[in-house]
Formats: sequence, structure tokens, C-alpha cells
Amino acid sequence: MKFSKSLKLNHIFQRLYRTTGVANGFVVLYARKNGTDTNRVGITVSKKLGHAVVRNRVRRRLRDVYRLNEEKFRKGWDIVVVARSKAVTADFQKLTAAYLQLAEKAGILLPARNEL
RNA sequence: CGACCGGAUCGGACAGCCGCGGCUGCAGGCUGAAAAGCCGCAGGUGAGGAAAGUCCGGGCUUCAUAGGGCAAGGAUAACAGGUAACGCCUGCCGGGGGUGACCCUAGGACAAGUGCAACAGAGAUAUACCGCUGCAGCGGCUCGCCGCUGCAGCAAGGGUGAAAAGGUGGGGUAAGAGCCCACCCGGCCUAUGGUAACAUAGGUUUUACGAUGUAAACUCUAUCCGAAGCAACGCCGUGGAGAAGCAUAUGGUUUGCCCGACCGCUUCAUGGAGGCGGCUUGAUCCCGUGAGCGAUCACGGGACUAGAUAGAUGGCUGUCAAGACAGAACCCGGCUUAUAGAUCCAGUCGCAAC
RNA sequence: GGUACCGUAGCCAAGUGGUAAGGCACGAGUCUGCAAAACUCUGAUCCGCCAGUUCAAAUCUGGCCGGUACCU
Repeated sequence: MKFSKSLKLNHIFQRLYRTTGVANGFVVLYARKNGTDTNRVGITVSKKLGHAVVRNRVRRRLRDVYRLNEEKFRKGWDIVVVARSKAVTADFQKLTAAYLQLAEKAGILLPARNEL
């Protein structure tokens, strides 16, 4: 990925959870400017959603959604994505639609100038 | 053909595009004096039979410990073997189940001692309620029986219970009882077979074998066990706090000035942010030969086969199949639990045909 | 990843082998013009589940299931 890294430090997660996120039935999304020119993305899948195989599948899908749509995002943000229970049963297209809808709502997408 | 039984192996496949973690290589790019790091490219590699539960046993690390013994606490329990070790495995014995292949089995000692056995029942390790019988007395009459009272004998029958002093049959007796006899069961002794547990056969005479159950109750006997766990542990180390030395305010920082607040450098030890190591070559795997009923062992040849650190295997498309349980985190050997389906091997019973 | 503990009525819970105390709540009744308070009565069907030991298991043993706490 060109300008994105994985978000690892626990205190940054805690700082993001104090902001107001946006949500739908699939995921919750928290976002905050980090003052650099790279994005840091963290994914949280709770143990309530299932055993390890289910949690790994949800996490890998959420990571691929960001990877395949990286050009649409603005630079310089910390993003945390929390999976909800509908994300376990949703297919990939529904998950992508839900993710991008929340990113639009949070204002971290570039204006869609070359669409259509 | 149908119904079963035991064991072993596999447990989505192929193609295309986009991605991820280690490893190796590069006269590639950037930083750097170098070592090296980051990026890029190429090659090759990358989750399980249970990776799970954390129920046992080890390796490894730290702490404790001269060495040995006793005690305490815990674990295991027929016998023989296997193993680094085990509470695991194999064989075998005893017991139970199945027509059978076969399956299940914590299976030492209540005859060392102690405890417990509710309710019911006369009585729970001991007895005499109903009862059976003899003798004496009294009473009745149909005159050899009945009833009551007292003394004595009995443990067969009734009933209670999970359990009532071996079982069946006969003799015996006033009535009865292993009191005696025959057979059986159990205990003990001897012989034979077996490494052994044990099995089979014989004996059990004299005054004198017959004992309730429970040890997953305390206990006894035999054997074993130091404790904790990779978030262990080792190394580097920011800030803070500590010690020593140097410096010492007329200085410096905090907003240009005033007020106010704070204090520098070096070394040492400690060390909780963070980082690195531990981290994968091992009681390893595959093939063959031999020993053994088997678990397993010996020898020969070959292979190197994940090592992450918020945690790498994913997404999409097509064809087939539709199909489970499920994701390494220091590493091994077991056990237990979850698991759709497929293949192979050995075998049993029933029916039919030859 | 590791360690320790718990599970009994709707809730809080006692119960160390012999038919499961108590309190709150719910329901019914008495009282009251109607309520509240007070008083009386009611409920475990298998003590989380499955096996085993025992004459007998909430209790003892083993295995599962669910939950809680601690180690950073």
C-alpha cells in the first residue's frame, strides 16, 4: 500500500475511541487527523463475534476493503474500524458498500471528481 | 446382497488477476566512513488432525537445595512389558455385556484399627415382635385337646430393608440350627502349567475354615513427586527517583519587560516506556531391512518442512464438488472434546446361489 | 499465552452422603371505602450438563459447558 500503515499502539486506539465515530449495522468507524502524510488503519474484531476462524475472516476482509479502495481516501488520518455482528454474515460487496458509506460520512474520502 | 465390528490414511481441487509474513540472491535505488538498514526485483516457502480444552508427563529457564533419611501434602494402584517420562500405550489375567467379529472395566488391603449405614424394621453386627417346642401351675369340656400365666429351649417360617450370620437336598430333633451328610460357592494348603497375575486338579483331619457393605470414608501397604512458568528468563535502555565528583548564579529556561516558578555536566548502580534475544535441527519426519504376538526397538539411506509480535494463508472471477469441525504463538509425548464426507485393509452374523 | 475460582427458585444465597434453610421479589387470601404497610399460604422436579463410585449423590470422582478475576 502506497501511503498507509497498520495502527498498532494501544494508546492511539484509546485516543480514537474517545472521539465520536460513525456507525451502521456492519461496522463502526473512528477517524482523527494525525499530522503526517500517511494513514494508519487499525481493525478491531471482538471475541463476541465468534471463534478465531470467523474473526480472522472478518479482519482480512476489512483489510482488503481498505487496500482495494486506498486511492479514494484522504491522506494523514488515523482510522479505527470495529466490526459488528452483521459483518460476519455479509458478503464482500455489501461490506465494501458499508465501509465506503461510513468513510463518506466521516469526511475522509477525496471528492469523487473522476467518477462517471 | 443386507446389517455390523476393528484399524489406517485423506479431509476441498484446478486456472487467472490483485495482495500478505519469513528466507535466499541481486554490478538495482536511497542513507551511511563502514557494518548495516529501508525500498525495489527475482526465486522458493508459509496453520491442524485436532493448532482447541489446559487434564497428565517431559525438555528449557529462573529461584531454592552439600548429600542422605523421616515427616507433611499430593498423585497412582491386578500382572508382564514399552518409553526420556507419564495417570499414556501394548500384551495378558480377573469381572461385565454381545449369537458373533468385538467392546467396557480407578481392578491393592474392611481377617490392623477407627468411622458411617437415614427411613422402615423386633433386631444393622447385633436381636427375639408375631411365632415353633418342652416342663410346671390354673381353668374349660365333647377326656385328649384347647386357652391363660410362669420358667426354659430355638432361630426354620412371617414381615421390614439396599443388606438379616453361605446355597440346594436329606438326616436328625421336643422344636430347631453346618448339629451331621452329599453336591455347589468362597477361604486356606498342596501339586501341575505359566516370567507373573492366574488357571486346573486334589485335600480341608483333631477341640477350632464360613468372615455384612463401604477405602472415588479416615487409614494401611507399595511406587513416584522441590517450586514457578516464555507475560519464565537474559541484554540494551527514555523519563523519574538515588549515590559520588565537578561547577556554583552577577548565569540559564519559561513571551519582548516586571513579578513569579524551575535548574547544569560526568560517572555508577536500579530500571516499570520501548526495543532485541529466547524462536525453532528435533526423544524430528520419510523409505527400506531385521527382531518382537504387539506397543516398540536396532541398522542403513534420504529430507530440512511456518516462526509471526495487534499477530502473516485473504479478496474477486470461472469449472467441478457442495462438505464438517475449526487458526500456530517456547517446543515435544499422550489424553479428552468437536468433526460432513471419501478411500483402503482385516473380520463377524443373516439370507440366497454354487 | 498462562494461573486461580465460581455455577442451588426471577434475584441474593445457606446446605461436609440420607427426600434443599432463610431473605427479597411474584401470585392468592385476610385487613381497608381503595391502596400501602402488616399477617397467612404457594412454588426447585432432577442443585449447569453427561458418565462413574455407593443401598442412596446438590455433596465424592472424572469429563464437558457457561461465567468471573488476576499476570501486561
